[in-house]
Amino acid sequence: MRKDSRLSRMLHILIHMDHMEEAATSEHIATMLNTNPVVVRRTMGCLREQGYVTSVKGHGGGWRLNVALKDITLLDIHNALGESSVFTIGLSDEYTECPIEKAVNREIGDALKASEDFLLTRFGEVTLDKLTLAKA
Amino acid sequence: MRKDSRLSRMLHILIHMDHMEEAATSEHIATMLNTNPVVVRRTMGCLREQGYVTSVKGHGGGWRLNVALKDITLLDIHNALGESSVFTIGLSDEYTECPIEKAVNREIGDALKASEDFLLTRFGEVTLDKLTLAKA
DNA sequence: AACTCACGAAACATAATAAGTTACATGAAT
DNA sequence: ATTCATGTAACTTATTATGTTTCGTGAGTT
Ligand code: FES
Ligand code: FES
Repeated sequence: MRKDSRLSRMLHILIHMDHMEEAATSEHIATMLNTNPVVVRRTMGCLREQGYVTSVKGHGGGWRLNVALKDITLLDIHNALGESSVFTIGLSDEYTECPIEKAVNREIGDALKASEDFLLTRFGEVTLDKLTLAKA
Repeated sequence: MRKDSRLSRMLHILIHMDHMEEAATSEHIATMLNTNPVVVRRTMGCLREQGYVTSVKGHGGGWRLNVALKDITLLDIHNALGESSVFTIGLSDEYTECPIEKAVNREIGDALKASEDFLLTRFGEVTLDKLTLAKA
């Protein structure tokens, strides 16, 4: 399946924007990400809804970071991007009456839930400013 | 994205087969899973390659469990099904030269790796016979 | 030997979703 | 008025598990 690279892309852009004075246009951002301005607006729109960025139309317009990097975590951005599941693994018929199938699905479901909690907890522990200090 | 329910399906079938005397035909299994015999052959074929099941052609043929449930873990089956990534989350351009993008991708990649290890470790701790005892 | 059953495998169709693209409307600065 | 840049809708593409059709092959049955 195609991977969802929105989190990676948005983090990259947000940190980049922190270094900038002027607003970044969707066109500019799209070039950095090797993609299309519309894709940028669509994805950045999710972040705007949570107040992490603001957008301005017209001359000199574009996108601006609206919060300090130290005040946002990877989890914040992940959540802003929506509800989609983190796993490619799913369960078979959730409305089955078969007790074996139920037991299997419960075991897998519990494991996925625990693993997702683990991941999101970690995401929640990392603020974006930490990434600017990371060694290459 | 569509979820990969092969693990869930195969566990269900393997446990079911453990209760059976005769071989289970792909047709029979397909009915249980609300799917197609060809899908069953395709997926069960992965398990046969690892020796977990055997298949026999012709009259009275079909699939048989080849190991004890207590000797297989969820991880064994997961691994038998192939290499595909467990996450819907991916990274942006992995060959980027931008240090910020690298740092972002390293952070996300490390977190995904840790979460996957967590999940697979758990999968490895559960043998299939434990699922037959589970309470509904 | 002929028949039937069931797997093996190739080829093609479908569904779902992130991403990509095109087109047009709207608002802001010059 | 013109240009710039976002907002949005609609459509296309890419990808991958799943679904489907078809034919081949081997193993019992009669
Ligand atoms: S931070 Fe601007 S291109 Fe990576
Ligand atoms: S239908 Fe046979 S075990 Fe669920």
